[in-house]
Order: sequence, then structure tokens, then C-alpha cells
Amino acid sequence: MASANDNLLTLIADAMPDLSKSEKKVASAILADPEAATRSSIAVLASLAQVSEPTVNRFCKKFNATGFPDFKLNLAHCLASGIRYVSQNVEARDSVETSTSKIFNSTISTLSLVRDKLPPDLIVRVVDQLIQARRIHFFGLGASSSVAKDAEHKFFRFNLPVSFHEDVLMQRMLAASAAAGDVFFIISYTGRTMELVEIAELAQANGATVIALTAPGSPLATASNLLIAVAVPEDTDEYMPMTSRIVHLVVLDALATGVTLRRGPEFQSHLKKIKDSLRATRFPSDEA
Amino acid sequence: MASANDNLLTLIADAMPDLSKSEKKVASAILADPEAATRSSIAVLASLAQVSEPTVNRFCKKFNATGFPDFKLNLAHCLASGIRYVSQNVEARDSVETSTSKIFNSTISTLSLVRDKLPPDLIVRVVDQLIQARRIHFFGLGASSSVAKDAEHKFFRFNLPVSFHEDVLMQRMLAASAAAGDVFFIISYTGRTMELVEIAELAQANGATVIALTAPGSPLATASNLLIAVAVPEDTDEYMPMTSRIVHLVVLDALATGVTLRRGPEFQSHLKKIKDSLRATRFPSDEA
DNA sequence: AAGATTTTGTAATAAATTTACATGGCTGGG
DNA sequence: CCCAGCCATGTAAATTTATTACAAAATCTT
Repeated sequence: MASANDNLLTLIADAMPDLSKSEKKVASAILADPEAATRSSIAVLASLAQVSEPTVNRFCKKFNATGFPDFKLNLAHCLASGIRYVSQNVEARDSVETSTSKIFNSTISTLSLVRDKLPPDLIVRVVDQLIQARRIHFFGLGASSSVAKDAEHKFFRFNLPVSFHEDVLMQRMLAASAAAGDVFFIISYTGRTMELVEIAELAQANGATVIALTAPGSPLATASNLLIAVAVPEDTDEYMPMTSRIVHLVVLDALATGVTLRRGPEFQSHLKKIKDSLRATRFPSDEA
Repeated sequence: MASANDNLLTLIADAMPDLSKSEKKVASAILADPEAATRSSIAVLASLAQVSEPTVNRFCKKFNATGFPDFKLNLAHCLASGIRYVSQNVEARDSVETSTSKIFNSTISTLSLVRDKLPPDLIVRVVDQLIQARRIHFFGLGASSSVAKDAEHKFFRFNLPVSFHEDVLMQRMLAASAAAGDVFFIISYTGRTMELVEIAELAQANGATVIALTAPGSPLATASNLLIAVAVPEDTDEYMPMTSRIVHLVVLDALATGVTLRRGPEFQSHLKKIKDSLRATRFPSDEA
């Protein structure tokens, strides 16, 4: 998934030392204002960099583009995939309209970042574990407890033996009586909550599988058998984990869907049954 | 904030009925393969759409572009941010890798759709209600109960008088004893759950304010004083409300942030205190 | 059904990009 | 130290691409 043109800008910045004199000029002209570069013609950019047009063209070809327009396209692509959500942080003087749009934008850009960074086979491996599990426990505390709760609700529909706990004592007791075949799915934004780390270690010591949905490099990540690492650069100082929670939920959606797909079509009818059971509690919808 | 080039593809799709015959041809050629359109020259696209080149050019100008190249850039921008108008529905024969990426993409595109469709002042109006409230109850059932729980958790940090209930009897009792100044924030994907609609009506009859985060045109929407309408085209037949839940959470993030901003800077210190109170339960982070 | 208006296409023009080639500066061997 | 050869860069021409001006066709109005 993460193809070569992953981040053209860093690619250019990294290549700087190896470039010739006028190529450096082109590079810095682009890096100075990449946004503008995507809008300029080759002539404008050339004069901006104080070089000739073919130099710019040759520069583009060096970076895996077929020509200048193609290069601009790649550049636009990499800019849009939101490497620079820097400006998206909510500030105290923002209007509510602005902050709302910033929140949406940063959530979107984080999701697309994670989508590109997530190892494609990781979800598959986790799905394998979940399907085989004798029992699955979803644990989370604080903001992550509602994520864990949501996971339970989702996986319950799949007729998997799931449970959810936000009570540390319950979590600890379950971890203490864990055995091979049990899966402990532990969700934490920071991965630094001591209780959860201890519980993970305890469960693992008893032969259970610990799957962690948390920050890479955190104690919890270390204490897990299988890690879904989500690194969300968040301004947690003033506000709270918001985006990370969303990402966690979407990852769980992906896992749940993966499980359904693996179960095959005969399983679809089971889901239909659950849906139908809810019908009686609802007002009829317009189309039905 | 929702600037013109925000979501070009849906813009085109929406404008379809108003377009002339050959403009429709151009539109469908672009929508059929937007990725390709960004790479083609105007000549290629024109022959693909079976129209003349100036027709394509005029088409571009209709969509707030200065010309064809500018249009391509906008298109690329909107593609890169993962904004696909097409329903990226998961299909039974998809691999887990494919379904995962589809789930991310459809979540992203739904978020950007809602961002553009949400009336800018609506969040402001809801924030006003929340700040003034004597008491705020977050209600949700099923999948929405974890959303409501999350809302409680978030707003609790703001020192607002919040509560969360997923028990229908509790909800009904609270609605029955409601009074002016109480806010009932009811979350439901379908807006057709009878219990919740009755509870909304009951609360409103007692003079409380009912804020609904639900589907437009639903019974619950009708029974509310203030409606945050989220229309998510979802393939609920086979899978469950997933995207809608995410959208609901992001909307609540926006509301929570709106409340903080309104409270002003002296309130920030209160949040800091809560954050600090959690420190003791955590492993120290690397940088701290 | 004739005139007016809008839509679409043709052809000419202008712009932008690429290629081919020439020049200048640098490097290394004599 | 100088000259041959090579690489980097620029110039100018060719080509591709986009835009404009205008005419023809289609549609709508009266």
C-alpha cells in the first residue's frame, strides 16, 4: 500500500545533498511553497528557482515522474494526503465554526494517514486470532472504555464469545484466570496506564493472547503478543484524545468486517436474524 | 469554510441533473474514473466523453476552476484526501485487505460529506443550549449507547452536569421528571427506535430541551427541539451502522470543543487539573 | 414555424511542455 | 598548466496541450 511516492516532499528534502547546483535551486523553490508549485507552470517555477525550464523538467523526471505535469500531480497528491495537519490544531481564539471544521479535517487526515501506514496483513493476522479464540475480552479504561464497549457490541452480533469490562478488578480477575485460547483485546490511547499493562502481562503469563490497540513503543505495546500500533499526533495538552479514539473504532470496524468475511456467506443469515429481531422495536421506515 | 473545491466529486454528482447533454457526458466520463481524468489531457478526456475539447473546458469552468489544468488539480486534491463519492461497499468476495481499505475510505468520505453538509451555525446553537443547561442527559441504545457513554465521559471533564443512560427505564423516569433547563441529548442512528421517540416526546412535554443526533426526517428528528441531522447512506442490510457512529462521535467532539472554546481560557486550567489527576496512574512517557 | 437563445463544435491562437542540440564549466590525464 | 572529454545547464525549435473566437446546430419561445 505504501508506494514509493509516499511522501514526495521528504523524498526531495532527503535527496538534497545529492543534487547538483541548479537542481538544489529547484528543490528549495518547491520546498519553500509546495502548494504554489502545484499551481505554477514550469515557466513560473523555473524563474522562481532562477533556472531554465528544461532543468525543472529534468528535476521532475529524477523523482519518478514522466514530466512536469505528472510531477505536479504527485506533489498535489502528497500534499493533500495531509502530512501537514499542523495548522489543523484548534486554537483558543478559533470560532466554533472554525474549530468544528478543524476537527473534521484532522480526523479525516489522521484516518488517511493510518490507512496508509497500517500493515496490510496485520488486520488479517488479528482476524485469524479472533476467529480461533475460545473467548475474547475487550478491555479499556476512560475514553477507551466506550471504544471497548462498542467493540463488544459489534462482535457480539457475530456470535463470538465476547465480553467487555471497564472495571479494573474484573479485568484483573479475568486475566488471572486466563488460559491458552483466551484473547485479551486491550485498548488504550497512551498505552501507559499501569493497570492495563499489568493485566496484559498477567494474561500473557497465563498463556492467553494479548492483542493491543495502542501507541507504538508504549509499555502496553511491549506487553502484547500482537500489536495494532496507532500513532496519532495529538494535542492532548489542551484537549483530549479524540482522533485516536475514532481511529481505534475504525480499526475495530475493519476487524469486525474481516471476521464476517472470513466466516463466509452462510454466516450472513445469522446477522440478518439479529437485525430482524430489532425490527419490532422500531417505527417502520419509509421505504419498507 | 466549506470552500468551493471542498468535495468536487460529490459536487459534480449532485449537479448532474442540471447539466446539459454533453456536459453530462463529460461528468460521467470523469466520475467513471476520476483517477484517470487527473492524468489525461483535455484531448483524451474529450474523446473519452465523445465531446469536443472546449466542451470539457467549459465544464471545468463551471466548477470553479480557471481552466482544465486547475480543474485536474482540484480533482487530484479531492481524490487524494480519500474522498470517494461512490459507495465503497464491502462485498462478500472482498479480501480482508480490500475491505479494510474500503472501510477507511468510506468513513473518510462520509466525514467529509457531513462536514460540508452540516449547517455552520448549528453546532454553535447546540453549544449554546449545552452551556446553559441545568442538567444534560445523554441517551442512546444499542450501538449508540457507547456513543452516548463517550459523550458523557467527554463532557464530564468539562465540569458540566452530565449523565449517561442506556437503560430504557432510567431514561423514561428521567424524562418523566424533566423540567425546563434540562437537556436530553438523544443519539440514534435510525431515529426509529420507539422507546427513544416516546422518551423524547415525554421530555419535551415537560418543558425540557430535546437535542437529537439522528437521521433527518425520522420520528426522533420530529420529536426534537434541536436536530443535528446526519444522513449516512449505509449498507445496513449486511453490516451494521459503522460510519454513522463515527460521524456521531466526531460531531460530539466538535460540540465538546465548542463548549470549551466558549468557556474561555480560564477554563483551560480546569482541564489541566483533570489531566494531572490521571498522571499517577500512568507510566511516565518518554519525553516527560 | 420563425426568430431568439442556448448549446456544441470547428478552427485558429496562445500557452505550456518537451526534445534536440549547443555551450560553458569542470575534472583528470598528459 | 593545458587540453580532451564529460557533465551540467541553457537556448531555441518542435510538439503537445489548452484557450479563445466564431460559426453551426439544437432547443426553446412566441
